[in-house]
Amino acid sequence: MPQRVETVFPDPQHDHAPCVAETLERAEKIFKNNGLSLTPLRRQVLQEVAGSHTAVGAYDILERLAQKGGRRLAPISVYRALDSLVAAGMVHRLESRNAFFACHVSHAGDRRQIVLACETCSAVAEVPGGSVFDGIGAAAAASTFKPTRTLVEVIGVCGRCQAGVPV
Amino acid sequence: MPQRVETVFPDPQHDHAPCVAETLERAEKIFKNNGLSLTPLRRQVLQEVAGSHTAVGAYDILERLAQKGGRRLAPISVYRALDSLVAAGMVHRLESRNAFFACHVSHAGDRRQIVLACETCSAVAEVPGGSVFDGIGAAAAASTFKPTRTLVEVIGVCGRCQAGVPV
DNA sequence: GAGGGATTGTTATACCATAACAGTCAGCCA
DNA sequence: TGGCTGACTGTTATGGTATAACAATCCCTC
Repeated sequence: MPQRVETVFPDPQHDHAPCVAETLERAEKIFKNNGLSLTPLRRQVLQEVAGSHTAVGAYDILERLAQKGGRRLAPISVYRALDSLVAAGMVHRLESRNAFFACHVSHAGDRRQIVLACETCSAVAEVPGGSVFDGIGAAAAASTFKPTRTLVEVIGVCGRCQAGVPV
Repeated sequence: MPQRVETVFPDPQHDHAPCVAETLERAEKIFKNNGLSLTPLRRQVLQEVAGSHTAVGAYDILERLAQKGGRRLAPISVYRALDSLVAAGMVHRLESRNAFFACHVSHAGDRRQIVLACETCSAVAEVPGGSVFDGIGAAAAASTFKPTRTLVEVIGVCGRCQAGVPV
């Protein structure tokens, strides 16, 4: 059964607060389970990243936090927070754009997700890619190559933007 | 029939000169066919990129050309040359590393290649990924997503490095 | 109460990429 | 032939992304 399209690229008008709240909660647990903690800094960074369904640059986050918090962080502080969030699986990196996006779906550590990035509205979504990753694994194995990380990113236009919905 | 492993990740000891020569020849033709020309600058940049089976950064190329040629180019000159080479399909970009590698196999414009990048010896190889890309296309279509560019990069360890061959 | 790991701060630097404008050259063709 | 056009490179300046190195703090534990 295919996932509903609405859940893959959510309506820009939807109430996003619950998404963020749920994500923060999930993060809290994951950090705790790993013997780490979702510190105020990490929480703030995650809030900024999770604040939209788009990928944001590290310096964007820096800027937004400066707007809100008054104090201006050093870039490396943001990067360190991002590192921890990426390690926790709460944030992924969109390699083709040097940007970060929040993982809103709990795929329970399964990193075999296809990333879809809309070049019109900048929204990012993930869809399960088990069989695709199997195929990639087989191709790698045929070349005696042992994968440690596999990256599948699709740049294109989401359904909403194809339909001409104003951004 | 699987491609021979030797052609995917060539022996570091192999005679690389013919690889480069062949690549330059191919570039010459492609540029000509497109009404463009493989200028001295582009040729030099391509030589540097094709000089190994690894991915190199734009500023590495800059540095190497400065060592050889005496004169130091502006970064943008290198990027412009790279842009033209990427457009011609002679060079690909390794997004996960912000680096460039030469395309040593003539896959005749078929961009559906899986990129394998060894994190130990830095070698990069491409293997055909038709069915994998089909799967990705299907997954995208199921989410009403229209791809314009699809990226499959696998970071890992090549057979030679697994076997403990000294780099 | 000493040691160690996690966390953040501070400062400096390295690395990656492009904007904007000028100038040269070759080919085309009115 | 003279002017137009497109391809190509130069020059200068700037913007964007990421990390090294070292110090300080806090908390937990043994």
